[in-house]
Amino acid sequence: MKLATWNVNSLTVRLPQVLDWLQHPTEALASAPDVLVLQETKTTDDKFPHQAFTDAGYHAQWFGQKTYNGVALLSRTPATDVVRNIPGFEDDMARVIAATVDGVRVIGAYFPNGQAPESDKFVYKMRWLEALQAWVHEQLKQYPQLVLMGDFNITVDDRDVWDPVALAGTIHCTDEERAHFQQLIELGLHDAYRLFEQPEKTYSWWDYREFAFRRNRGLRIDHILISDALKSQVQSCIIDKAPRKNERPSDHAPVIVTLDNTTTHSSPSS
DNA sequence: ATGCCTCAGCTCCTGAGA
Repeated sequence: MKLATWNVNSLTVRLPQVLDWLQHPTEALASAPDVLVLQETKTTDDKFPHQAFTDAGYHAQWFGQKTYNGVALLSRTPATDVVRNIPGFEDDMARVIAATVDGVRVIGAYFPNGQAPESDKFVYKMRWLEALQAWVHEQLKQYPQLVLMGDFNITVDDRDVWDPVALAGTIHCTDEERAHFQQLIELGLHDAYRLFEQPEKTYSWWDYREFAFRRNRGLRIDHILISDALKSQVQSCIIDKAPRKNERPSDHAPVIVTLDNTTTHSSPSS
């Protein structure tokens, strides 16, 4: 089972690239994912291009809004028990979509940016992170096989930052944000990317400005966390930089995890 | 240099992203 996350920065603009990626997998992707969660669709639900995904062989669940935010979950097989946003947490932004696919609980999330430490948006980010953690804690009890993935807007450590000295303490790199990330890990989750040896200076986001991609000045802020119950099944986790080289690319690259759980539902019971 | 790109929207500027 292959799962992926991609912040597309407007699905209206990026739909052709997403469809192309699904239907003509890049070398890194190798084969089409079974699940893809999208962030920053920036489109209202009435305008979500569900037919295009149906035609591409995917079931779609979506939760959007005008101008900002917006998330979606695409799956080869039908998604069940769909949840939009964090239950019990009042939020006027569309940031979370969760569903069960082939026995795996998938949570796709667009974490708040936070703008700057001590800003109102940072306070909101911290509140949101606390609510997420409490909810994921409950979800894990109900669904031990769980994947939490999306645009976290948090670097895990200095390896995820192109210039950790210059960017120390700035948004995405603060101790508070990283402490929240570690609290998620302590629920029984693993940063799938770091379960494997990875090349140095690998990022998932590069600023559009100053030729940041060409100079590899980026951050790793898009993550896939997998639960204890899935850890032994993780085969690989990679970032696919190829779509970032497209014309009019998203500023984020997709992240992909492959699980060897294909026998979960088909193994004989002997 | 509170900017550099990119996107959306009450669109020819502004706010937000990260």
